[in-house]
Amino acid sequence: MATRESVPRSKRRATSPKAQGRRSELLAIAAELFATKGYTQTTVRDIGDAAGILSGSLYHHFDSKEAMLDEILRDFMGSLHAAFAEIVAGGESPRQVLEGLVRCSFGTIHERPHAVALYQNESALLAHLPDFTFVARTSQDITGLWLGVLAAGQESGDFRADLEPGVVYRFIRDSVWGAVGWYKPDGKLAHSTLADQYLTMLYGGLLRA
Amino acid sequence: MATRESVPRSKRRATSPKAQGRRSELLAIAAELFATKGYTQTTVRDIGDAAGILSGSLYHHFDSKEAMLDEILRDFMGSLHAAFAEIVAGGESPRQVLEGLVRCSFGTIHERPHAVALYQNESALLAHLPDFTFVARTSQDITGLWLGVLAAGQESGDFRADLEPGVVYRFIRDSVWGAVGWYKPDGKLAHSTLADQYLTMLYGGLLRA
Amino acid sequence: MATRESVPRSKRRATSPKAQGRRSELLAIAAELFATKGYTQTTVRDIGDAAGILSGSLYHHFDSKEAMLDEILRDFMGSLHAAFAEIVAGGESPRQVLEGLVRCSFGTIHERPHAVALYQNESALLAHLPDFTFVARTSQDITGLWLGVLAAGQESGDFRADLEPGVVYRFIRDSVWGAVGWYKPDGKLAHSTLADQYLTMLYGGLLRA
Amino acid sequence: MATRESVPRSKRRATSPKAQGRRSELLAIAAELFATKGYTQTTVRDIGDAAGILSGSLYHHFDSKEAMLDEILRDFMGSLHAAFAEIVAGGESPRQVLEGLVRCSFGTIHERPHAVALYQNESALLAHLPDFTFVARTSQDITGLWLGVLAAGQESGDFRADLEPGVVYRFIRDSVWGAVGWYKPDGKLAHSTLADQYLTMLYGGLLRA
DNA sequence: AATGAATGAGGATTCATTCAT
DNA sequence: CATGAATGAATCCTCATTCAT
Repeated sequence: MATRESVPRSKRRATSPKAQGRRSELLAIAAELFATKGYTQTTVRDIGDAAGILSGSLYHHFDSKEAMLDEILRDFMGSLHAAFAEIVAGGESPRQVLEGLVRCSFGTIHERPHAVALYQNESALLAHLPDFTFVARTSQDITGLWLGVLAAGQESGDFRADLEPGVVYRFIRDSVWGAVGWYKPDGKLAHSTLADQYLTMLYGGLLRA
Repeated sequence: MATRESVPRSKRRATSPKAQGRRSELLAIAAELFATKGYTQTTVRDIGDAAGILSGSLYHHFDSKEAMLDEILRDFMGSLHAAFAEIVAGGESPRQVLEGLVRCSFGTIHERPHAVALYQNESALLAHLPDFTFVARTSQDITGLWLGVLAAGQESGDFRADLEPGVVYRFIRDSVWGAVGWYKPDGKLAHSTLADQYLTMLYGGLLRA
Repeated sequence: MATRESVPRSKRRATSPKAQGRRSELLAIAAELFATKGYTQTTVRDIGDAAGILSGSLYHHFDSKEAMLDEILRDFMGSLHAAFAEIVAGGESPRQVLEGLVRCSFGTIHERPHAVALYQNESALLAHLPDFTFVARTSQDITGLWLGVLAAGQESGDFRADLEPGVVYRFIRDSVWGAVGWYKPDGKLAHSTLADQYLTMLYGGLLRA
Repeated sequence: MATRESVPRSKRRATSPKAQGRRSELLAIAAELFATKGYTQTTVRDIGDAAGILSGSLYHHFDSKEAMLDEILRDFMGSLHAAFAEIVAGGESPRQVLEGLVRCSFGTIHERPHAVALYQNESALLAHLPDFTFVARTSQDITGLWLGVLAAGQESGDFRADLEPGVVYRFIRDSVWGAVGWYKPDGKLAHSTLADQYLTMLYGGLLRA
């Protein structure tokens, strides 16, 4: 069930002190392009151009274009799962934990919009690439965390019991992550304010009491 | 003397009586592939193979791969907007209209899952293709319809007034359309039942009263 | 040495009374397109469009696109050679015969500009197509006719003797046929007037006497 | 931070020191094939084969097959116009200038036969390609130079006045450039000797004085 | 005589990747 | 570390041609 299987040694390069910095820069550039234009629509030349080097030089840092995507997603899925797990482990009430998860999600959208968009938009691709099953696996782990909270909330009487947790989870997940498609990190609508509004709707519904 | 004026190539597709059937078949095949594998990941050969003809033969029916996507999306966006507009024009209460829009959305997911998925997943691509501005345009028209209903509901007192309609719309839209990613048309969860649950959450919220 | 070898029977269709008219129309259309856009750049669809039928229907009249070119050129080369031969056989003085040949050339440019242009412009193509050696052969026959006249003129003392007939022939041929590239059949410069000017230059030169 | 502005693709071809040599080689190969087989009949694979590389590798040097033609013709038209302009600017008598232009033309046929043939034979194609209007434009500039000399010669009394300069120019141009179709650079007929004969005919005419 | 769907071969172009320098 | 020339496979598309209707 674990998500952190280690990467085959041949795939990860020797991490010289400053080389890591360059790697991160390149991955950030790639992530932005992947998110903006789509992974397939982004050429290694696009990445090279944006980084100021020739496309062939990328292969000094990464084994392949796919390896870049792998690293981006592996890092993202790992931290996301870790962050969620920490919140769940906090031992607060289901209602407070759920609020924490939602706020954490919006925080992630704010801080790492490209990785989120990648995770959201490239599902068709990821499902076809054999090396990316870890994404689905971590996804399921995360789903497990959320379902646990929802079940606990129904048990404790906090959440209404006439809804299927699976449906509720997907409802929340899709609405929250969907915000990555339109949320502007530097707009006037702060991500915490957005979280407030979403939690209000989520908890109280749309109708006037 | 023969008629010599040359017909513009793009207009040549005279809708002959029976040819339409074949076109529709091919478009359905293409839509499924586009939705499943992604537009860029789908080759014209994939489409030809699935249709039992050679890839080159597709060009007897369509000008290009892009033209197929265009036709699929144009048709979809058109009917969707029309269906929504009809519901809005029904003159019912905001609450009833909103319910109608949500149920219509789930019905569309059920009946035309591939087109919905396309519309959902290929946003990065569509934003970069100059010939597909109509998608964004129709999208805005649809947004206008929903915002109108939400505003009317706030005015009438049906909907709570402490939420921004723009945020509410996106919340609903993303949660509802997101279902295309996991809803199984032939599963045990009927789309109308799904709509019920979503409306319950949407209207009443997650917390026990 | 003869030029009129008969066409293989399988290649020429049964000549029903009116079918010939249609054939001629189609060939005229094809010739114009071949001359204007170039043979390779002209698609059978272009021809079909211009004729008001589908490209496939052309194959009811001709075996292939190449067969159309063959028929156009064979007819043209044949009549041209015949016309030149008749002038040469007229028994007039070399100077009069040469004048006749030049006038006949301009008349041909006027009346059959497309075939002339084809003959002029598609030399690179014709040299590579094995079925079109007849063009080069007839061309040589025609060259023979002109060289004969030039030699006779030098012998008779009409033409200056310090020029190689081969060079003179090419000089005349290129300048005269080259006119097909800019002569306008319906312009104010009549082809006979043009012939006058060319003959003046040809015979008297550019310098003031 | 890397430089992120992307360089326009068409401008990427930085003229690196040694890369120019390879480009020129490839262009020379392409020009010969274009001239011999025709532009359309020449495939990029033909060019690649002749150059000893794969066809796809050509795109490392040039944007497209058309770009190769563009570069060949642009360079040719430019030098031709420059050479003619320099002769005209020399300030000699019209008769001497005209002789210079003719000799320069034969020199060009001798040294750059492929480019000349291209310019001569692909008129139908060039007229249809929107990016090649510069050929027609430079052509007109060149025509202007010749017409100026012819007019000056008529004014000075060197050239006979009963001929239209426009017709005279086309007569000379077509006869001279036409030689590219049969002149053999390594044959026994030197290009300067050929120029002699042409000038003799041009100035003195065919008839014995 | 003509249609329209389909073939099959080929053509230009793209692009991830390699490697000698 | 980076360059730049080259690879080789794949992609979209074109087009002459065929044939059942």
